[in-house]
Amino acid sequence: MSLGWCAGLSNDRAPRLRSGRTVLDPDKHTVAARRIICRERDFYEYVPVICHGWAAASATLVDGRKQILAFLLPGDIVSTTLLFEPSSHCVVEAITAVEYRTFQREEIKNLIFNDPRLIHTLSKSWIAEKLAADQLAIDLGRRTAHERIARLIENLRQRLAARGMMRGLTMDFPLRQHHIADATGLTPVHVSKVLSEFRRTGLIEIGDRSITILNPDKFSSIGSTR
Amino acid sequence: MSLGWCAGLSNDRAPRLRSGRTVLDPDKHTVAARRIICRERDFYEYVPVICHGWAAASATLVDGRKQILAFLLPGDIVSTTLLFEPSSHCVVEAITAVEYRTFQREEIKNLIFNDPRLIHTLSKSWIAEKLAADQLAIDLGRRTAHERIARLIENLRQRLAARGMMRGLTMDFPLRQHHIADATGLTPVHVSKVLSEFRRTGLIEIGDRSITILNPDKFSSIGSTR
DNA sequence: CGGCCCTTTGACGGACGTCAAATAGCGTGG
DNA sequence: CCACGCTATTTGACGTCCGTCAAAGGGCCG
Repeated sequence: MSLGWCAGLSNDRAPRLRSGRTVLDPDKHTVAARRIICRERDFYEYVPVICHGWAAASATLVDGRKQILAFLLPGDIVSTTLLFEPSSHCVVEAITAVEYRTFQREEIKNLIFNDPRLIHTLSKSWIAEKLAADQLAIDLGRRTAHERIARLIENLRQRLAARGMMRGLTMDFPLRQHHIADATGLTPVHVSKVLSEFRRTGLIEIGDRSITILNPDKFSSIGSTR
Repeated sequence: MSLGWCAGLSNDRAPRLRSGRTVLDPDKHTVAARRIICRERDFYEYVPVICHGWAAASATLVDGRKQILAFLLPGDIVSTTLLFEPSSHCVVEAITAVEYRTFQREEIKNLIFNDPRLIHTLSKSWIAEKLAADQLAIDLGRRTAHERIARLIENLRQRLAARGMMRGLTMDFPLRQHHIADATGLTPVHVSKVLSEFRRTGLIEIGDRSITILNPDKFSSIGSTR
């Protein structure tokens, strides 16, 4: 969930939670790629918000099957359930090196209780998260591998664009193919085959941790059966 | 989403929204099976809550592919986004005849603004809905047809049990196989095959709009890879 | 009786998974 | 500088789960 109600982004996108004149000044943390930012069953008194880097929220079955529920970009709350509960209910793992800040949950709660207008902004983020969850279900339940992968990339493109993080048609893309597989409910092998086809047909170009969308119209039309 | 914060259920489970002494007394409506309760792009000034019967919230792609996002039982809010927005963002359709009551959104808003403790109960329902959405994504992304169908039935069993709507191991089950298919991302034909197998192996018995779970342990173990 | 919807069953096909081998990149340490 | 071990990616052969198509039967209701 994007922290739309965090104005005052600085260079590193460090969020400030604002209500009138009150501003929370959170702690800053840094973790390396592949490190866990929060665990399923641990309890946290704070709410982490990504400032820099990419992360993934996922759930894993006992037999190892894994589903990524969301990719987290700068400005995103690591787990919105942490706003109201000490448990995140899912694992959040850094994909790149990640910088994040932590807000004390009690302070956030007080802010909301004292300024009911914040409920409105909160509900907006909430609705956005619900829509994303519904879209994920539709993708996983009813779309083909080609559609799922194209939509994932297109979706990330839009979110990066909204953050001013596109360079023309090229975007940073730190995801490994196994990340794409875990997000789309596919296997890494099949992801490789589909991406190869996208390249062969001139839709995208894959560079070193980056993707360029060569034919935006054709590419977005793959996933736009809605 | 279940309306945990609606105390005062009467015989027909008609909800009353309570905050201190304030009680909203909503309008009552009835629709026949297969009728639309709310549409994707229409605007509503009220929030419908199911009192009686089953409904389904779904999204449909332009080419007809359909995904059911949730089944709604008595006590459930038809669409929680309607609490804060005039749009439900998905279609809600009656499965059986459905009785529901409507609360004016403005009145609910006032209640919440005037009693910030309601935020807490609201956040609980919100977290429950988020967990359900995550589970759906895991099911659709990473589980087999057998697991998905078994989990769907088991999930409904638990929700009915929480409402005191089980008769021993037997439950009302008004869903058609195409409903199960749309909820699990499968085809009706395949659903039929899996259900036949469940019956052949003595796991369940299917009667006239009802299901009996003959072997609860074995049955729940099918879906309990978590 | 006839039409409609639902379910069942079988044959067949296709999308995606599994397995395996080869290659490349990359950091580490000698 | 090279050897190495690890991870990621690619590609092909093959297998399987689930979809598609089709036909038949049953229940319900006009």
